[in-house]
Amino acid sequence: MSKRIKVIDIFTASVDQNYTVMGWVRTFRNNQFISVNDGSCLANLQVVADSDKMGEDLTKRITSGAGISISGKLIVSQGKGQSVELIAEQIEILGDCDPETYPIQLKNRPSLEYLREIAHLRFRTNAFGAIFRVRHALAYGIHKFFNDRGFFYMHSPIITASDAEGAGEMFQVTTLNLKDVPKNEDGSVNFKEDFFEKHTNLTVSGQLEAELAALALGQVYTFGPTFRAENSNTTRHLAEFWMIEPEVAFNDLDDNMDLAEDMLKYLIQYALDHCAEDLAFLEQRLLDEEKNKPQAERSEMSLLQKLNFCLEHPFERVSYTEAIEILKNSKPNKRGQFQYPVDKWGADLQSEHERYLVEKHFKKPVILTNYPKDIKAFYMRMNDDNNTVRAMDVLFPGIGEIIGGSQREERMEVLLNRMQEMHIPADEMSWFLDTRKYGSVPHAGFGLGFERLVLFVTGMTNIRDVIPFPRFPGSAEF
RNA sequence: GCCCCCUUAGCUCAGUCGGUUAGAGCGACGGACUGUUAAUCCGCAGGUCCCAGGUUCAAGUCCUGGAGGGGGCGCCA
Repeated sequence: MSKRIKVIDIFTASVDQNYTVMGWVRTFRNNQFISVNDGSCLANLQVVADSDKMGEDLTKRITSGAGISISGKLIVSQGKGQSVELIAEQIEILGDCDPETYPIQLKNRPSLEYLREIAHLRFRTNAFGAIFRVRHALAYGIHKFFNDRGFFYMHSPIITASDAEGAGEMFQVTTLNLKDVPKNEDGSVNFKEDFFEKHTNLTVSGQLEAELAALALGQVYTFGPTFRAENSNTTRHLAEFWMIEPEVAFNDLDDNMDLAEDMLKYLIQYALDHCAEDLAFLEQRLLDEEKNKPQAERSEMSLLQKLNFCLEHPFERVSYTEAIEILKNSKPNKRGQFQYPVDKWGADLQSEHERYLVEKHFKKPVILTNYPKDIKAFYMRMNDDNNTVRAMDVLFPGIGEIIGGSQREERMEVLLNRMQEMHIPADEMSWFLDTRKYGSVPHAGFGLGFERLVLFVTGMTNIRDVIPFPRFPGSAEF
């Protein structure tokens, strides 16, 4: 048997040579043509088989989804539609696939909703193959972007005793027997008996740990799983997701915005450069899906147009105060079309307001800055007006907030004041506050929701479709 | 957590005002077919109408409750 070659490589391999290809059958046409996919790329390899030579028994086992190995000679294709094809000399069924029960036939049209319920098999479809190859490219691109800029990849802890970050509800981590929980005399749980001898949770953010590293190594980023026990039921929330959190010493808010914009543009370009075939497929998928929608609900731009548009235009940088003025004077606000009317400075922006700014007013990504201190986290740097903080939210069309970040409050006294105001227990945070005690310097960072980026780049609309095994309230299948 | 919608064949969906034996396309299965491209053509089978109650002479259709799914909002990345 000749050496095995992947489908992606065979398209550029020398013809008139013998190769072995292993993959899964997509279709079998005319008792002669087997489309084989091995996941290395979107395209299938056309295998030309002689059913007389194969015999009836083998022919019957070539069904959609079957695992198969083919050895033969690669030739310039005798038909249209592909450059090369493999003339089968030897075919072996590696794994049979019962067509009566196999739920994915290429000619079928299973919905995304249905595929979500068979998440273990949806990898076999063109769409999810494309999505997860793009997801990989983006993950790799993130490491490359930061590595090329001299950042250090920092692993922040997944289990943490800190629950003072205020970033959301946390999942508890415990080895205590829940049927017989050890109690203190006052009836509270005795965590001294627990594995870590204290109350621990899954992390909701690696930021505070990243700050410690940045204030020594200069430029760091984390990229790891993040857990929020919020009861969020939306197309943009997961209970378990991946987050990228760069943190840079000596950066101010403007540097932070530059880094965020550079990074997003780099990653979009990286996907365009390395996933052209998959993105073209996803673009077509989106067009097909939107054919059934009324004109008004269709996207103004195709997927590739949208991605290129983001690359070509600078993100709009607007302060919260300016945004409120725009919203106050906007048509939908004056006509009472907002569910939450915009009337006074200080209120948090609702997603309908963010969508208006991004999708209607500016029609491009927007970075909102300098929010009122009362609606932002304790660690954000106070401006001289004593009223706003150096926060930034990057808003993308269709996604909403893709990045949230800020310049950090490096002044110990101001930080302590803010913690007191917001009831953050400073005594539990001494490890964090020590950075402000010993050689504190200005610094800034942000968090990028990885799945929200994948959503945007793939043109998908539900975040559960861009992570292999989605976890959300009421569901931790597979 | 709140609001709205959906659940009929393996998949995607029709099913009129509550009225006879439940409909289509695709898939699967049987057959034909050696240059097909989601192949095509012929044939055939396939139903707990999500579940449990209720109203009615009669329920896929109406009512109540439950389960599962989807979308919107809130929280956020």
